[in-house]
Amino acid sequence: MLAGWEDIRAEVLRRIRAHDWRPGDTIPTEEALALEFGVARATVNRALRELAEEGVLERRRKAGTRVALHPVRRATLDIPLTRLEIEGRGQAYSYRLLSEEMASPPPAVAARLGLPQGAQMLHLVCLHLADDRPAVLEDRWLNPETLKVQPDFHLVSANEWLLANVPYTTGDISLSAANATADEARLLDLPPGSALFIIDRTTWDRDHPVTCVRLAHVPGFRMRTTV
Amino acid sequence: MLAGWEDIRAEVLRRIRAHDWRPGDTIPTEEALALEFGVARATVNRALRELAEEGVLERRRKAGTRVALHPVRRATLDIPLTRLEIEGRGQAYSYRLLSEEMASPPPAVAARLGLPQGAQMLHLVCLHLADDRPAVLEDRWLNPETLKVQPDFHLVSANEWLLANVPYTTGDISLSAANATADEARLLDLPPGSALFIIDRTTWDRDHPVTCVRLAHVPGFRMRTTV
DNA sequence: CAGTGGTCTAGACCACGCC
DNA sequence: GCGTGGTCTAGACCACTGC
Repeated sequence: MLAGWEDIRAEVLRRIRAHDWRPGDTIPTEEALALEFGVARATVNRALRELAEEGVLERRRKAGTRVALHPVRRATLDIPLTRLEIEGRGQAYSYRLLSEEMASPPPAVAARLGLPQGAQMLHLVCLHLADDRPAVLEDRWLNPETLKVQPDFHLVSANEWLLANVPYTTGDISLSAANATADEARLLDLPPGSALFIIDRTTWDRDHPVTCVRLAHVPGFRMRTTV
Repeated sequence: MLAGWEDIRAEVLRRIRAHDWRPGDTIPTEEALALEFGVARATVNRALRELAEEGVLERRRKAGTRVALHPVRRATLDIPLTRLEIEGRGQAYSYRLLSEEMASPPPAVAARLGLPQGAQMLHLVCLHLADDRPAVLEDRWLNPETLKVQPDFHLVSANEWLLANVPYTTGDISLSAANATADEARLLDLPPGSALFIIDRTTWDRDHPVTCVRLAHVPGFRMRTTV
């Protein structure tokens, strides 16, 4: 047999896909499966826990383990640096700072970061290019309190500077689609109204708001994943 | 102390965020941390393994555990049924089958599924509505071999039928943005060229191709997640 | 209350991959 | 080779929750 937890996981998945165990069914307890497969309960636990994290199983103490009825499939997205993403496609990366000024952010941005309406923030607009063609337009608001020293954003993108200096932040991400405004179309060298893939991200360092950024990707951009 | 693996995980994250351990640094071994925290090595292992899965740490046998240098942040997306997603927003869900016919799929679809060029597949076009307004246009190609019995797709959406009858498939997902074609705009009751959020999904049941679907979401649709 | 999963322990062996 | 993480075991106690 020589069963490791990955074998157990595979066998459980096989039984589900083969309709031995159907959505809504309660499957045997960890103890029963451990006995059947001839392994320790911890090994079965590991396998079932992974399947539960993927949304395939639902587990509750005392109630037991069931095959999920409405399998909310969970996919993991990798969110790389723009530079690495472009280089990963085999294209040459370059970067251009378009503007940099202190200003009052739009109310929506201030609200998302939990800052007062009138607060001054550093507003950066920059362009990421792939093989010298515009690929991503970045519109970023930075909380100046997180900038002990102010780097030269002509030389290093805010993205990379933050990663090196305020690493491992938390935050939320939202994905959507939007038609390019006249300005965006001009800067990205696209027809007005082109469909852009938008990544909005708000970032916190523990309880301190750090930045709020909108990345507008030119048509052709895709995010891929596997389930 | 009373440290569980979640406490260990939190403490390690705290040290990273506090710059005690910086990106690229090798952190102490599992054994050393187990000693420091007064827990078994398995407990430390669990904590560090979770952080590695999130992309915060990089682990290699013999080399040890390092704080990731280029933190590819990993976000998990929930991909629910269209119906549940709409109902989850508190809107009334309805569904309309627009067309259903056997036809030859576009070469790109056949290729993605690994089917011969001339193969006949079932082509479905349907509309998902939220509060009686178009929300998602679904364009689906189904491998007829997976349909032992052919359900009435006027009554049950292909999405739900597949979930109940060919559950727990594997596949890949791609997210992108596209301008609505004239047809799409008409069916979704939008101005032509509106930016649509596109989810393309190809699905397999073990080695058998099942379906290839394109879900076009009206503007305003967002996918959210947290890191 | 009693059954189930969630976690911890102490020890062990193994696989990988730097040196 | 040998240090490190990856996993397994057998046993234990606990937390939750359905009955």
